[in-house]
Amino acid sequence: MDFLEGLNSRQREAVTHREGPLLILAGAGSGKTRVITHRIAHLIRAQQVPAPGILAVTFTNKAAEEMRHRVAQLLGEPLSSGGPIVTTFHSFCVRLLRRDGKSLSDLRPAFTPQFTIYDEDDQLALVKSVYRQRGWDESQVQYRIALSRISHAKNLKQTPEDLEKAPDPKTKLIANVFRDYEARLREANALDFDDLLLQAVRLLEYNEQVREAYNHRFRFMMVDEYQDTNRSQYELMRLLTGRRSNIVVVGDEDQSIYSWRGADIRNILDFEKDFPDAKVIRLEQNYRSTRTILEAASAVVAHNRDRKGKWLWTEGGEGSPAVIYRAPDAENEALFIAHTIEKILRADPQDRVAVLYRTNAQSRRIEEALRRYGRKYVVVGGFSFYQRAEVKDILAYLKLVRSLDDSISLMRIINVPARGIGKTTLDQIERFAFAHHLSLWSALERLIDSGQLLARAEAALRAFRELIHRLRSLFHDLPLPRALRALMLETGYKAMLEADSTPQGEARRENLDELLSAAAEAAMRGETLADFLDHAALSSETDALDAGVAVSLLTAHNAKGLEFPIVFLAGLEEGLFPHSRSKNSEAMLEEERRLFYVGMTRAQKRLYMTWAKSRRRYGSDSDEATKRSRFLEEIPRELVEDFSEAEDASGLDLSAERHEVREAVRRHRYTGTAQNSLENISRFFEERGLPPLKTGPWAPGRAAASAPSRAPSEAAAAGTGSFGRPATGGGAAPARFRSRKLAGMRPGVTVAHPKYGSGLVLRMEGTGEEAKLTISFPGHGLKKIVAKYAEIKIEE
DNA sequence: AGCGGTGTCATTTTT
DNA sequence: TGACACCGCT
Repeated sequence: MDFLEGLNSRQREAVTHREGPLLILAGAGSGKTRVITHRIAHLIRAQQVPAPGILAVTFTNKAAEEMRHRVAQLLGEPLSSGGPIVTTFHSFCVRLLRRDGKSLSDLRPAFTPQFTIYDEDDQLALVKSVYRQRGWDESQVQYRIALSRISHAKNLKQTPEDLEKAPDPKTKLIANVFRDYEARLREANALDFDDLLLQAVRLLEYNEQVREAYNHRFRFMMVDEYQDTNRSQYELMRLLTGRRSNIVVVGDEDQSIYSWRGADIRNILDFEKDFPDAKVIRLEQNYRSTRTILEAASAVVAHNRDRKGKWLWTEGGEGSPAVIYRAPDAENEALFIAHTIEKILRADPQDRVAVLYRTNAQSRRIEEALRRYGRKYVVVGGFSFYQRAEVKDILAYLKLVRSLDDSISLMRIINVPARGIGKTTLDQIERFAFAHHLSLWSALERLIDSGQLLARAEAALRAFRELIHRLRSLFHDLPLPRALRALMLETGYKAMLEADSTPQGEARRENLDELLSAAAEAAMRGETLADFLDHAALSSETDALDAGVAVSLLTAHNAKGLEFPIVFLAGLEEGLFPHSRSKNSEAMLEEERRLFYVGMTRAQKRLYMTWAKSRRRYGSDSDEATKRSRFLEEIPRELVEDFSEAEDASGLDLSAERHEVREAVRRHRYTGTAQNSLENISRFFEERGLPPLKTGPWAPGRAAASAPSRAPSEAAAAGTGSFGRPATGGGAAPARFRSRKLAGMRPGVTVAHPKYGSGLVLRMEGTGEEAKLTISFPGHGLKKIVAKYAEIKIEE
């Protein structure tokens, strides 16, 4: 296969570039991913570079997965363990630290490669605990402020002592929190997200042997979305490439939108200073948008001063003017969007639409409007599966089982479900732990035998201690999924949820089923408990766009890297977009403008931009007058069609519309779904275990993964087996298995299915032939199957 | 120990 | 609107 075919001359130049540093300034829609993937394939096939010597790093799992998939396609074979490494910064660092991090204990006493990962919830809980320890409350410094300052400091490699030197008193206070926070992380042998990068950097700096080994191995490195790298990522990159500097970075300074998270736009702006012999290639031909959209977006971003400057061009057509719509209020704005989408999709049901907004809170009104029209939509982003309370609770048990000193996890579940260990007792344990610099677990053990506790509290704590010991032996003796199932029973967690008959309770039980399913799949691929927890910590699940649903709702941030034929940008008002928080500095305003630019350039054919003359903020009772976003003024007049409700070009009379809309509500039921995560979980394990390829046994799994995601109960209600496909894969079941009664069928047994292979029974509703089984098949997800119709048999 | 009432405060969030 | 901290009652 010729990997240069179909590429323009600049893309070819980038793909065939061999040694030395290269900066690819890749404008929106200029074929960036194409260049990276073709380059990887070209290095391997045409230049005979050993595949494992190639490292490509991205920011998101989604991007990494996409790249792996495309490289595999180009190579015509799955990426095996001997293939190029395509991964995220954080995953890479976790693997590095787990495999080669032992010597970090020289720098960080008590560190072991079995460290726990603390996510944002855990970090917040830790900061709260530090406040309690100091007897502080939020009145001086808010938790979130402290956390973000700590994170920022870590990204800049600053220590608490560095912050201490700052002149302002607030920073001094934060320095104290920072110091305690760090001490407590060490005590728990835990690393937060920033640490994953930072400690990897420190290890590579400190341990020459490890560094040399990695330098030796990775001869070619590529970094995607370079404009969003932070200091640690930059240093990591330099340490990994070593003197060789065979580094290719790809980015677009105009799409740098994560400075508030530590991304340093200087990294890309100064690349040529960092690497004086760097070659620069600009990809300015856009293959995505119409000329109108491109010119409008370019005109806006040209208002930024802090940029390298480029001008995108296209050979594509002029396209329609962008539409600006002024709504009287936010409700009307939402109805306009829904109505227009309806017209578009009626004309062409194959079209795809995205509605982008600045803040998540804006989605609610738009969702309501879409629901009124009975239009299916997907909200991308928001809560991930692994962030749900019930899932996090169970994971906290798991983390505690692995590491008793993980005090944050212990705190989370010690009284969930309620087992008589209340605030007073907890305070007592915590104070004891603070006083003696112990983890909560050690404090608890000592207190139990000290006789200082009330009899009732002591008994409760003893029972808890026993419980955790029992769980530990469970995980020692049983395979992961069984141990997990037993954990849910033993802890009483399952019983607690079963007592909850609300729809939420039902949903939570289903989430735990999904968790079991994920564990079953992990186990069948030989993953350990540690792998399972790493994945849970590192995945955000804003991934996988649902190809089956025509309308996606997402923040402008989440839209980066995506494209849609039709894009709506909503809420374009001063204070909202640009956001009021950004008004203080020019730099922040420029970032808002880049975000706006990112939004505009997502559109392929049509771009609609809407704003409301008045909008109610939060729950206040009255609408406030708004001002139209300055960004709209920055678009050349001749490229837009600007109208308001009064002169509505679409002929939309929204007051009359309301009647029709109410009718529609009656006809349609709720069709929206939040981004569900089961398929993402499957994908993850798929990608780690067997390769996602268009042929082979995984094809059905892929197909299922891209089908509309739906909650299992909903899928069942809709009459299909699960996730949009008939579960039994072919109607009437032969009688072959019918006689062999399903004796012994119960949750926990493994069954064989002719199509899906072996799977684990998670749930059984009803008895005998009529029983409905929820079975997890690795690679195929959860299936709901009626026992008598399916050709399943129990495996030994 | 655990519930419910009241007051306060609101970005974005790849991992 | 809704997430939360805090407080007082049982």
